[in-house]
Amino acid sequence: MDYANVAERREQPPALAVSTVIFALREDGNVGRKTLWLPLVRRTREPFKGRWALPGGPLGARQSLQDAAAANLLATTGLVPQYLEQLYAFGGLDRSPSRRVVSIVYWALVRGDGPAPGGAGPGGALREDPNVAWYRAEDPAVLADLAFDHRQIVEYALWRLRNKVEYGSIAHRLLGERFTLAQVREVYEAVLGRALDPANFRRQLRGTPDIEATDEFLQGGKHRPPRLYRYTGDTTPAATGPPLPQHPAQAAPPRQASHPEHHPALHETDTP
Amino acid sequence: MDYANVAERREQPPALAVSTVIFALREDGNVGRKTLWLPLVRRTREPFKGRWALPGGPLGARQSLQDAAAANLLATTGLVPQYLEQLYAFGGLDRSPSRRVVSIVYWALVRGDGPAPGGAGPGGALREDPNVAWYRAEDPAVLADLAFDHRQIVEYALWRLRNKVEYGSIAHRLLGERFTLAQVREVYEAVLGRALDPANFRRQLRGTPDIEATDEFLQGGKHRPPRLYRYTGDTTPAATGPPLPQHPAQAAPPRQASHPEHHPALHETDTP
DNA sequence: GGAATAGTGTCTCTGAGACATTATGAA
DNA sequence: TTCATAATGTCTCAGAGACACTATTCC
Repeated sequence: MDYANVAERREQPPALAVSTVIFALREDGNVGRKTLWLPLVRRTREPFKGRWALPGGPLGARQSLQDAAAANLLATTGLVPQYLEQLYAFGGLDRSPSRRVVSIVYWALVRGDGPAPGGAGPGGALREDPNVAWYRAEDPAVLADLAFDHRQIVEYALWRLRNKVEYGSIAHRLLGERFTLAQVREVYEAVLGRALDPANFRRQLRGTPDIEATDEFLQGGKHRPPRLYRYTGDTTPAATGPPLPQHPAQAAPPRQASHPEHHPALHETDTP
Repeated sequence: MDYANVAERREQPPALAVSTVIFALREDGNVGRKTLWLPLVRRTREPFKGRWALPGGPLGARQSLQDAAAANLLATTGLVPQYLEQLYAFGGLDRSPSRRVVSIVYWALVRGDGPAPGGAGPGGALREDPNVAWYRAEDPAVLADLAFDHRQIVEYALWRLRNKVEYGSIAHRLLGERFTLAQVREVYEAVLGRALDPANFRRQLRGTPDIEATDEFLQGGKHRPPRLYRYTGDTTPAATGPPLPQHPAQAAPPRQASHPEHHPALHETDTP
């Protein structure tokens, strides 16, 4: 045994936190198309004071993991998630320069094509917190300046979103109650980053039973008014347990494996 | 604010644990085919004393999450994982009747068509722990008797495995260095639970560049000796950490607005 | 009518599954 | 020779993509 580092043996256990990557769809002033945006929170303390970070906080003693994620989503944006799913548990030793923190991260989709270009952002007219701001989720400059390992976290969340939208009915959670097929296609194009054939896309969507045609049409356009559709499937805002539905997406790339050497003391299975 | 429950405010924070669902492939005496097995640990204390549970334990202060998973895998089976991936973080309030525990669960694949029918199991010749035993992973009776919420955890792990094997090259991690195509097919059939057409399966496998034919043949069979193949892809024993994103994406979609309600207390972003 | 988008029809290509056929070694 | 499995070939069908074509509205 190694008793060299006595201080190490006295360390407090890793802290537990819950953070959330929140995506909304929003008109991009520069590009003129819709892009993915996310709210960030400016840190007011060290470490990374002044930098932008994902909203998050400690896990309340009487809070489920998902409740904690929804809670800091509400606190940050004033919004309720249309979709909420656990992303990953990040537990690296050096995530924070101070105390070790294990973060269980969720990702969420919210509606809201809100106002406030430089300010509150989607749905944020009510809020005037200078320490909260919305940014383009795929802006490299934004990602590069994030605190902690939040850049990796956001990039992984984007990857998950893309793989989820590929086969799932996720798009309507970024849209309103009624939508045109072209709007759904725009969501897919925004997330996947490529143009889709309108005719084939329409055929696919009409094949899914959860998208139902209404007898309304979107007026006010310059040309022929498109029919409005609505989503008739499950609209529970959050996915509770582990996600059992649908198909797989992609395999996870490897990173490294560290294997201990001998099997020292026997397993102590005193915890679930 | 509600200061009613003073005891609640004194509660210690949730404990953090890491558990692992370990799968191996093994000949089933009754059925004559290979099936999935997993090692369980008998609890020696309350709660659930005497019941079987997943191997696990607290997270060491100087241990990454995957190290902790690999460590209790080694302690339980004496084996090193051929594959290791984070499964999910379980944090329900009532998982344990005593203190609240948040478990970060990994799932693993190990090789070993080991000995010891009722005993140590795959690769377990070295160990003689009466509190460790291997069981059929899909045996309802086994699942029904597990401690805590481990039944749900194993079922979710099985679901992940099935979805992973569908398109990934996972099978070779349950096999040895060289294998026949029929063996790979057996793995798929065991995991997916259905028979596969040998001809079509062969065609698909030969299409993947990571499976390479050797000039050896498996001798000793009763009939025509099948050719041996080997895996030439990535063999890092563990795939941990989130997958790294690949492509960028763009945005451009619909129009809609939803307005939020109120915004309670402000976020406290003091943790990653 | 012209422009632009909504919406339909049709062709091809590809991959999966069903299944017939040939090859080869052991008993 | 017979048997069982290895290995290959062929047919069909369904879904995805490419793309031509019609429909409807505003200007």
